[in-house]
Amino acid sequence: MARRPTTFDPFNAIAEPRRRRILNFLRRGERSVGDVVRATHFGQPQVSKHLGVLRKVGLVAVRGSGRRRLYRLNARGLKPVHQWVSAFERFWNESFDRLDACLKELQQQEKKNEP
Amino acid sequence: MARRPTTFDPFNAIAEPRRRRILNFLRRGERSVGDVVRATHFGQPQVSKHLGVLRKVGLVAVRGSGRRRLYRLNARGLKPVHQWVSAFERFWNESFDRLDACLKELQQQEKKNEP
DNA sequence: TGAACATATACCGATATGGGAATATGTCAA
DNA sequence: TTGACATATTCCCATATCGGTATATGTTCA
Repeated sequence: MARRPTTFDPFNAIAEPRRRRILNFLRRGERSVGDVVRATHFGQPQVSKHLGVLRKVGLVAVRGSGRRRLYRLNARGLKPVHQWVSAFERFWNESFDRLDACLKELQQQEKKNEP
Repeated sequence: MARRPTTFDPFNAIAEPRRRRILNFLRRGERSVGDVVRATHFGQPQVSKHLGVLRKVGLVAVRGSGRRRLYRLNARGLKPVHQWVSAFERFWNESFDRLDACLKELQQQEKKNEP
């Protein structure tokens, strides 16, 4: 097996920076492909393809409106990512605390060595 | 440019399911490569390689201890991911609310149509 | 119907991946 | 020093990606 396809799950889909930018933009509401193109300055085919990936993993939904297609965010698809990452929140807080403690100790030592 | 290397940033690094499992396991504390191999049943070279990726993006740190190498979680590296995803939290809550509202309305309508 | 517009798809090339097996490096212990 | 152990690295292959360009599909309007 090679690297998993980008459509394998939300984790793979959001690994691409441009797709994250598109998702960010779609927080403003339903937008057409052209809107995304103008906002991001990415090529139109690229935008279509990225939106296709996002749709396949359920991070956006589409709706036809005349000759345009309106994409909207489906943020719930990010829930698994949020859940997984959140399980680590307390760890980086902890390590921050530990680092902080270490730094303070070092400062104490330096004070002792100075005078 | 092709797909970004897995070592490009934490987003790419955690796209691989096995790497997420390894990170999960490392929440228990500092562990040797062999520990990870036994816990995950992944091949030893694979574990070494995955740990290498995680180290390059700063999600784990290593320390030599005799003939073993002890890896420990550096959860702070996940902060960017958490921050980015958290910006969408209110959206999935919102859409959930909206969905909820719709469902309730439907139920109301059904009640009206029944009697 | 035909032209203009909006979007999707096909094709190409360079690149990196991840698993597996074999092997190299490094370290301890007798 | 030699052998056993722990880990890292190399090589191979099948696979998918992403950007770019060109083109196809689909829709509206005159």
